[in-house]
Amino acid sequence: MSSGKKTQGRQKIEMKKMSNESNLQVTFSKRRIGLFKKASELCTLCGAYIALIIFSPSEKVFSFGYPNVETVIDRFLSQVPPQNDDIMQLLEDYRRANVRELNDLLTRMNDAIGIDKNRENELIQVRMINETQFWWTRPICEMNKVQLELYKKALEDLLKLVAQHADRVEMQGTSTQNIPFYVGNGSSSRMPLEHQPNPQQDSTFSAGFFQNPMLQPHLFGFNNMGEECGHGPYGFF
Amino acid sequence: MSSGKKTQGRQKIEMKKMSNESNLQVTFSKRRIGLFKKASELCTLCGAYIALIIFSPSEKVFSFGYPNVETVIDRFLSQVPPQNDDIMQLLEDYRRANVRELNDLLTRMNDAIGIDKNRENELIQVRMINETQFWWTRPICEMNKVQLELYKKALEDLLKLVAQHADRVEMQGTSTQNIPFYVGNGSSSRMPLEHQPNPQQDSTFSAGFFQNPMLQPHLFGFNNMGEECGHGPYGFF
DNA sequence: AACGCTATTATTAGCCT
DNA sequence: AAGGCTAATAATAGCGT
Repeated sequence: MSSGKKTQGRQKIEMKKMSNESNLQVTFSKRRIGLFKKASELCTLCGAYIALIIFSPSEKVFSFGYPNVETVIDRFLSQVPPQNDDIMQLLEDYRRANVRELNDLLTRMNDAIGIDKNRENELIQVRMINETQFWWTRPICEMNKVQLELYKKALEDLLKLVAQHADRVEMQGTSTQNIPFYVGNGSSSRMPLEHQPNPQQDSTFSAGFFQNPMLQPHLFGFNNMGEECGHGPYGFF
Repeated sequence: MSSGKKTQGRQKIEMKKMSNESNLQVTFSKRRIGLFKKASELCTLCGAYIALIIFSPSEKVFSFGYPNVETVIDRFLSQVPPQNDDIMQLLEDYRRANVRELNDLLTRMNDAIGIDKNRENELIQVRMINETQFWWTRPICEMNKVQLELYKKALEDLLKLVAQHADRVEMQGTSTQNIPFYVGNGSSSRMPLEHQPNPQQDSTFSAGFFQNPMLQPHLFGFNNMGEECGHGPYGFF
């Protein structure tokens, strides 16, 4: 009778990065599932909207969203953002601008244009977006000639809209209405990232905790896409 | 001795939306904190990258990210997305396109353009983005004439890039390489949302569980912005 | 609305298949 | 790597302050 117990049961662990690769993998799996469960429960019990995105150390991605990830992200990014009203800083920052920044800028501009225009069909359009599959988010390198032409045309239209708006504002003179905005902290962290050399197809995450008929998986947006055609190590910038 | 117990302790609860408003609020608070704790532990133990965004039923937003929310979102959105290779569907979808869709499209296009061009300074630029405060995300209606002109110019440059790329692809002929992609489910849910009539400044979320020096809050991106200057009820689309 | 307090339920580390 | 088991640790519902 070397101690009547079958196992030693759960042990307390130190809260630091696990050194044993194999244990780490198992723990990641179990805790990831636990986290998704807790997230979905919070949605169910409280009607909260949640987006949860997890990248495993081996570059796989798992996500959960209610009502869906994109909606929550969109809403999050539409928050009034941080900081920095100084015009000199603004111009300095512009010098640094690159294509990607312009993209996000466009997003904001269009939001503003839409709101500014007060178009009555805006809501209907926005609703349609949500029903649209995000087919168009495939990389440009995947598009054929016809598609590219369509997109180019669309871009031109968009630019026209923005230019119009700029002219309108110019005529109105400088508008400097003050709105409250949140001042976030701008500290950016840098850490070494060991990007796994072998990204591989991921297994599908199947949630086993939707017993409640109100909470069918399709109601939530349970995504789990394999990391593939990845744009190289995307790590830290 | 009506039963020596001080309290009845934790009780099992039904997994459905809580009816008692007051209990719901308390449960939301407690579980939200628990969820953030679990998320941060997963980062610590396994080095996973996580973005977690929660909107309370009363429209407040809470977020957690490692290394920060924006980076994880950006990476998530850069994934190869769902579905729908059918050209007819594509054209049908294009008819539905609106400004906001175009924005997101632009984001993808630029990602692709950047990669395609293989510019050696790309990485440096991207690194700079991350250090940039998101000053430029303020609504367009807040911009003055000078700023708008700058932005307009930037947009024009961007369009030029895209047009160039389109021409290049056109010369190469139609590319129709097949890549694996995740087929998401496209069902969208609609639910009544009772948006609380009184959005109010939120209290700061202070995490009390960063005992590990590796996990200083500044390493994570712990945001909590009050819902303010909201674009009206943002509910479901 | 936030904090303390338990008595419970829920999660999970370590093992084994 | 994916499940099952069990004895532990961890989270939390209900209640008081």
